[in-house]
Amino acid sequence: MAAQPARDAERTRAEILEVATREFSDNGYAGARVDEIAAKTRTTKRMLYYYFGSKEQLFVAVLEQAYTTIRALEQELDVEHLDPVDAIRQLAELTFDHHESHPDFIRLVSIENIHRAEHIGTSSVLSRLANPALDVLARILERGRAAGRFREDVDPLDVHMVISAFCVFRTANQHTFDAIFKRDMLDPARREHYRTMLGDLVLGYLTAR
Amino acid sequence: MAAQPARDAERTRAEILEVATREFSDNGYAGARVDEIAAKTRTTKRMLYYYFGSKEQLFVAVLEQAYTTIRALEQELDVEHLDPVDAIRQLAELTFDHHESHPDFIRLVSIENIHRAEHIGTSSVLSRLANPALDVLARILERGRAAGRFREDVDPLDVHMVISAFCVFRTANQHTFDAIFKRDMLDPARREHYRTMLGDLVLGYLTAR
DNA sequence: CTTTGAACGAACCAGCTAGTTAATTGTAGG
DNA sequence: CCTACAATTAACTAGCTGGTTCGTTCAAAG
Repeated sequence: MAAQPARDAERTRAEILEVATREFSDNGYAGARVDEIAAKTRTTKRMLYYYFGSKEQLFVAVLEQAYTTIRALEQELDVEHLDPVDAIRQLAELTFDHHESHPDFIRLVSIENIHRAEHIGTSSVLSRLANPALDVLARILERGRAAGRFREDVDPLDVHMVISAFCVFRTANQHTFDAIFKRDMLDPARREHYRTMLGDLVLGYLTAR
Repeated sequence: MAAQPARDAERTRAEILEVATREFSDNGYAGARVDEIAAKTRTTKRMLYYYFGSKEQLFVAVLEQAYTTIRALEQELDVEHLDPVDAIRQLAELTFDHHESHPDFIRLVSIENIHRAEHIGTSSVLSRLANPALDVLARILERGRAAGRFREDVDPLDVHMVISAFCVFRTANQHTFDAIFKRDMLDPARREHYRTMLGDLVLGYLTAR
């Protein structure tokens, strides 16, 4: 088979982005080293500046890609035909699984929050990615309310927030939680417990008297 | 009154720690600058090394102080005489208020998690600070179970985790959440809503059929 | 007083780090 | 072919950064 072409802009760009994602996620924004990112690539530091302009713009690109990936996956959910209660549980578990399998993303979000979202604040890409899962959620809640199963006064974004809070905390704070309470929230043996617990939690809230 | 003595080891130490807390919290571990910390102090960089030895040890000292402060406050709660349901709500709200008024602490915890808790992992101080609030919580749950008000199978640490997750997420992720969903979770106008919601959430879980 | 050790300050340094310069090579279109 | 331009490379730099050196000053004990 043909060797990969010596020059492939798309591949080079993608590779830089991939390595940068890992480096920023592992070391934080200030802790990540441009030289280190370049070294772990099959290309050079100059290419990084050629394609992305600066360390900061590279970081923005990393964030944009991470969010875009995750939002795309959220779209795949098809819960319209399910019972509202089952739908909520399924949505929660999808988010749960998703967060668990994308620790890099959670770390990037934490890093970006430490920087007060100053990078994505200026990103036009991100602001257009407004959440489709929110619409899905809103429709589920509407059906649940109509069926008299859910409380009347619930805001979809609040429900989304609870699901996120649970999933994000479990991965984002795993290390300090383990250090202090000697409990590894990501131990596979506890995975099902937490997954079920999240559904119980959200549904307990939605169906409370 | 007498001017402050020209030399006061305790005050110097405390001032360095205070400034360092702000700087680490604002910029992350790698982003914080030793020179900047020193400059914002009434002393010099040399003193910082004199008292703390290194940037890393200074960061550990900051974390230890932050955790110690917060744990001490948790101790003050006296809910033994309350109805279990009221006690849970009060505990949740105490945590809520606490997190809200200590954003620095949350940021430091996030930073430390990005570094995989490698700093507090070696701290003997922190491992001894095992959570007294957990005992309080365990006793409340026990009383609630005995009275037939709470489900039987609930682990105190799981309840603590839910409360933390909600409170931590609200402050730690406020910036990205606001950037993406255009909702400021720390808007004072929404404070009561979230405070009540947290109690509803936890009690909904504890009293679910 | 004098001694002693803790507390302090200024200048310094070696290595690092983001970003740049300018020259070189592959490749597609004519 | 060959030309024009995109893609790539290596070497360089100016400024920063954590950490250190070493000399000075204060205050309490004797």
